[in-house]
Amino acid sequence: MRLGRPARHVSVKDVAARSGVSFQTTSKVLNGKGSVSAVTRARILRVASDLGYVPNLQARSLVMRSTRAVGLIASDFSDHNLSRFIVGAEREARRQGYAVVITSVEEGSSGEYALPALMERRVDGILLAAPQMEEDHAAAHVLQRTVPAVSLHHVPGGGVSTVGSDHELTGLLATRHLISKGHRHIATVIGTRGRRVTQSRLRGYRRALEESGLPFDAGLVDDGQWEIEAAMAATRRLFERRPEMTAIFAQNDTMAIGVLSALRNLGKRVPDDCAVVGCDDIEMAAHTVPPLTTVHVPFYETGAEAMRLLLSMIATGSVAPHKVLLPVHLVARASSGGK
Amino acid sequence: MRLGRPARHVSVKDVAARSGVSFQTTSKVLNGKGSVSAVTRARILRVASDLGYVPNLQARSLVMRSTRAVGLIASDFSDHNLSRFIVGAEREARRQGYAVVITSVEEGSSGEYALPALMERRVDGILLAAPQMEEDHAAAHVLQRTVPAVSLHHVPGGGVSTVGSDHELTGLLATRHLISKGHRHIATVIGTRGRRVTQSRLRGYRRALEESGLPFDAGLVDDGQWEIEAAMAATRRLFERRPEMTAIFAQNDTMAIGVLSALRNLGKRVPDDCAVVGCDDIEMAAHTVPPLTTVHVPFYETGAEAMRLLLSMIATGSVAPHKVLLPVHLVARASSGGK
DNA sequence: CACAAGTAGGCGAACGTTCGCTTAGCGCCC
DNA sequence: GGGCGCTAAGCGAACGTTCGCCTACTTGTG
Repeated sequence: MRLGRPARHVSVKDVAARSGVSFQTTSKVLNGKGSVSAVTRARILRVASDLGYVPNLQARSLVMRSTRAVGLIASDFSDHNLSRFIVGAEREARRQGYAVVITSVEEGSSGEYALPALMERRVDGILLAAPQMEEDHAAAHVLQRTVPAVSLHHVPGGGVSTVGSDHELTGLLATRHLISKGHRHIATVIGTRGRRVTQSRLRGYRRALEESGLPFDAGLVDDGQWEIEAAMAATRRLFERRPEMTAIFAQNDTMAIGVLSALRNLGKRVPDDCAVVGCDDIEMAAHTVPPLTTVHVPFYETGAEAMRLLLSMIATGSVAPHKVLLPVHLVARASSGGK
Repeated sequence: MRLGRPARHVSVKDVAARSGVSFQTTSKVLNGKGSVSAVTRARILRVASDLGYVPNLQARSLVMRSTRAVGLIASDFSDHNLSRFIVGAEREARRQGYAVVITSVEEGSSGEYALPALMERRVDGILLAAPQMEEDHAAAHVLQRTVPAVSLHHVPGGGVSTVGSDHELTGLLATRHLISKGHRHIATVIGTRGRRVTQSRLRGYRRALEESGLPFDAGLVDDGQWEIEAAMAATRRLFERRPEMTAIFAQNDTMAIGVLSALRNLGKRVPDDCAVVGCDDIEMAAHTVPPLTTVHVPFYETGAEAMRLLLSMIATGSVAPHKVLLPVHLVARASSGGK
């Protein structure tokens, strides 16, 4: 049981005192800079390890003006896709010797607290993965003029680099696949209306229809809110409205699972009575009944790439905004009749 | 396009210069300490906001000897359970004004790099959520004598507080439930053998059998390695070995999904031919076919509670190790014949 | 009117680093 | 043998804070 102020750590001065040199010389040795004779160097290193010296990055970054830490603002770490993104990003940061400070922004709030909290800590850059901030002009404004930033989602006013995948292509590939299977009445269960991803994937869906001369029918579009339950309800409504429908493209796999569930309840066989295609390719997709055809979205790689871009911006001091799109591809499984 | 050293931020000195006072006075105002006249106070605050002053926590923590940051070592952020834990922990930390620095320790490696990296940043405490470090004596040794730490898993040598749920009870509840449904030949698909969770849940399973005077049969135990595919294989082996089996308890929901999948392939009906019970209560559990009976494990609350404990240890400077167990409960669904 | 008691603000030091300049000592060469 | 150049090490300053102590001015009081 220990009380009061935290114990002092061993500092360069402690090491220096024990080695009989000035603390600056110790610093030189520890950083491999300057010229120090082999014997004192050895002695200092010896003492440092004996004393269990651990450098204080706080102090170092104070003079260096760089913390070698980046901030990560995410909406929900337990979201499957986002968490893959985070794993990729963290790993890349660690590889390059950067620490990652996380903050989540709750669903309702606009993340006003998140940014200042990271700025106080003087992170060298910020990674954004909170789609609900898509329209957050205040945050965008701050970002544009303070630290390098890379975002997974759109940032109003531009000026911030973006790494993601081609959502329109995603919708296009999914819908094309269904058309190639002979379907003519293809419905789509979409995510939250306000989101850009939703609109992009919907655009891809429409483009695929156009390509094949199929008409767009608003009655074949329904809201799934990215959630299982809502997607189930959407499926039921779609069937009431358009009984002739033979395929459904869900804008993500979670909703696709809801669609499968609803179809089962309605007594429809998949893919014979109604084919289903999802989006994202979560791990579970290979193990639904039947296994889900989906479009693979490389979240892990996106995270890694975003972090790579961010760190390179930090390193070069460049602020010229990039826009990187990673490739997506269809993974055909049984829910659409396979390959 | 900006090159070279990062731009200097506004400091108290800048604010002071513009307000015509010493920087120490500025500091007093900004912290609400000392006595400063109302008019100068107002002036200083005005200037601070005009200049967009953001305090530098690095410098502050240097003198305060506390970073108000905690480290989080996790094995895999994309693991569903772990990510719930993290969400709970991060939220609680944020509520109390602490930042969270994450590091993941890769499957193979022993996390030797993770600890020093956090120590260099002088985190005030460490949260551990990397079950693969259960037997990491080196790390444990370091932890015991440096910073306050709370762990989700066992730490060799004790001395580190632990927050988790009662895994033995989990196994007990699941198995009891199946017994109460009249099952007599109950198999179990277990996680990685070396892990304590695995052994605890297995112990619960055995205790439930004992309670009811049922024999323990090693042939009814098989390895699922926490994974879908492996659990599928385990299920097939179990049926070859013990065709009389009528129920399976999987040590987590992911494996339970594999079990369901395998049963379907074998042409078995659930729960009529074989009942299934899982563990953890992931979101998907309510939407499998049929919906999965499982034991709810409160990962979110565990994370929040662990962080709460850690922060209180930091605040009081206490280091006396606690051991907190959070309650679990059965959630009966169709895969075991419901309530 | 002198003196105690407050109030407003200044000042030096410290936290643990890095960086650049200075200095002492030494061998070498012309 | 005096100047050159090199190596080893020291020293002061700075980074942006907080903290405790000191000082000068303003009041109030007997």
